Amino acid sequence: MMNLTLKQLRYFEALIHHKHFGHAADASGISQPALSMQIKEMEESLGVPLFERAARQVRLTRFGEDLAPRVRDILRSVGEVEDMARLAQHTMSGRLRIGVIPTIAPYLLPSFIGHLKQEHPTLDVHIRETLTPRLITELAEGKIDTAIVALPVSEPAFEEVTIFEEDFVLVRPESDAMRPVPSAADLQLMKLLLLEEGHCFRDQALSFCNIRSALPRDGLDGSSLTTLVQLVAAGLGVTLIPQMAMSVETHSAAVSVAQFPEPRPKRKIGMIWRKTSPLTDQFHQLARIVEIAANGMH
Amino acid sequence: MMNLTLKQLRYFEALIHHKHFGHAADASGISQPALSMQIKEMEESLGVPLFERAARQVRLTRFGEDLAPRVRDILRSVGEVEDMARLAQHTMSGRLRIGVIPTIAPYLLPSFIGHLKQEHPTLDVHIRETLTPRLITELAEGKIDTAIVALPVSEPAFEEVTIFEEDFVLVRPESDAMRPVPSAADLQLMKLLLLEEGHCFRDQALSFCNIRSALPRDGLDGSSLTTLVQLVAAGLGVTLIPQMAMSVETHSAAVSVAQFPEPRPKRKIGMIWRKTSPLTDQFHQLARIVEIAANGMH
DNA sequence: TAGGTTTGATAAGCAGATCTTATGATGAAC
DNA sequence: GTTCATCATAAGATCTGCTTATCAAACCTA
Repeated sequence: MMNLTLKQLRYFEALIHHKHFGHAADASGISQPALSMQIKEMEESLGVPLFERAARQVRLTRFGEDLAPRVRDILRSVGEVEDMARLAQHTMSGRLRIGVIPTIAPYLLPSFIGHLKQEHPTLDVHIRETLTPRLITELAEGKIDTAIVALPVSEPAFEEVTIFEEDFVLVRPESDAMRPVPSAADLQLMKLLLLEEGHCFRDQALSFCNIRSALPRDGLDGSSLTTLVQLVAAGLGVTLIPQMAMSVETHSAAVSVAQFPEPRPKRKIGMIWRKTSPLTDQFHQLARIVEIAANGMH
Repeated sequence: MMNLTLKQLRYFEALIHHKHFGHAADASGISQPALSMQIKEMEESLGVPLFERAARQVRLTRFGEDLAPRVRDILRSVGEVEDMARLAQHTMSGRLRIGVIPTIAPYLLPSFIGHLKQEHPTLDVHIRETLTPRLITELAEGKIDTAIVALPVSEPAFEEVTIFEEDFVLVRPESDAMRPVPSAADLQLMKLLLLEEGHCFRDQALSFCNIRSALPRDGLDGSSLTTLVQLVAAGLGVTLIPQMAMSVETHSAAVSVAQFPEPRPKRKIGMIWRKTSPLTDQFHQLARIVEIAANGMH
């Protein structure tokens, strides 16, 4: 027996304002008896009278007066909650946690985040950069909202959308610039420098060359594309990098870059998120922004 | 469309806490479908999903997370309002504005307020000291909550309760101490000093002597009982004062005090308040405290 | 003082909200 | 593949809250 409702609080406030049951009821869009009853019920559930009904005047009791500012406060807070909802309906806002793999992050993010901030200034973007398996775990656990990775991921719990495809290019020492571009088979015989175990890009490169990842490849792994390119410049071998990384990584290094002939090696970049996430619409919108950012890079 | 209810907010909080529809429903004392529906309705009325329902886990969306502290805040405020009501039900609290006539106030109030503060420490007491007609006006207008006056007041809009009766005593110069106490008829022939026009005590004294107030009585009116007693001490006449005033007013004055024989003049002191006031119970309680305070004075 | 007016309370009936139980659907676990 | 867990949906019962109609009290006017 103490069941206040927001409706009662609203009627209470209206009656305080109008000091007249009929007028307050009109203002609240209900009939006078309905308002009378709700006020009465409110008084009964509180166990304390709120108004003193005298002839031709409705006066707040002392207790009612004490209550008034608190009730106003509550109604204001509720209004703010509703405002928040209205805002959240239309704009993308709040925190958004995006995972990105290391072979994409440094090249795509600067442009992507620029576009994103421009279109959704209220968005609070968090970036998590790590390898695909960990991103998958964190996504499943709700630690991130979405991830930008190489597809396919093939997790039944996730939705996948492709954003763009991207070729791999060959990076050789500058001295090799005039040589013919080796075939995949040729590559197996060359000193191919790759990222260390765990990077999906490593596996994609190996698969292009039909090399089994399990084979011992001592001394040929680097921890970042930057390292690999520097090793190539030092003449230790050749490597593949995604096209997106080309301009950043090879700009100031003594290496030459070559396209492969068809069928070129490539990877598919896309976004993934939990199928259960209610943000599907926003993620599609986000994918568009990634695409625009990526296109703007060539 | 946008009709939140407190019930929904409570269910929302329960679901946040339990992260499980069934358990949250149990905790809320309703069935699981009822809770599911209310949460769904809340999401629809806000237009934004609050929870992400995945297999075996219920996870707050970003928006739900933003909402949670505000909802908690609202529910806490509502709880406080209910607490206030519970408190107000039992104890007398809040502001209480009491009117008192000048021939009572200085003698009764110190003791009365002492008792009152002791029994109801949270009570915020305001005292208004003025003549009866003004108290009546202010009471009718709601500027004070109750008044302690001489009865009867006979206002149909007011409730009256008698608290105690009080004799009037005769104050004469010290030199008259051994003389016989004059009768009411004798008093008419003596120089009777009285309060100025407007004090009910003046009229009560006059009525005892069968003197018509309208008669010219130049130079014989004072504005307070203190003044009157001092005038008596100076040999300018005699006066009547209420017994309650005796010890305070005659303690250090060169006057003698005498009781009248039966039928003694007296007045009836009581409390009045608007019949419409919801504080009737409290006023009766208050009257008891006044009575105790008055008894403690002899 | 009598009759009309204002205003809040009460009554009866209806509509919609909210709950319950029963059942369905989906994904996880064995 | 079967069973279990869990949330959604459906159908029906009950309660709540609203409406209109009416009453009662008190004020106002004449």
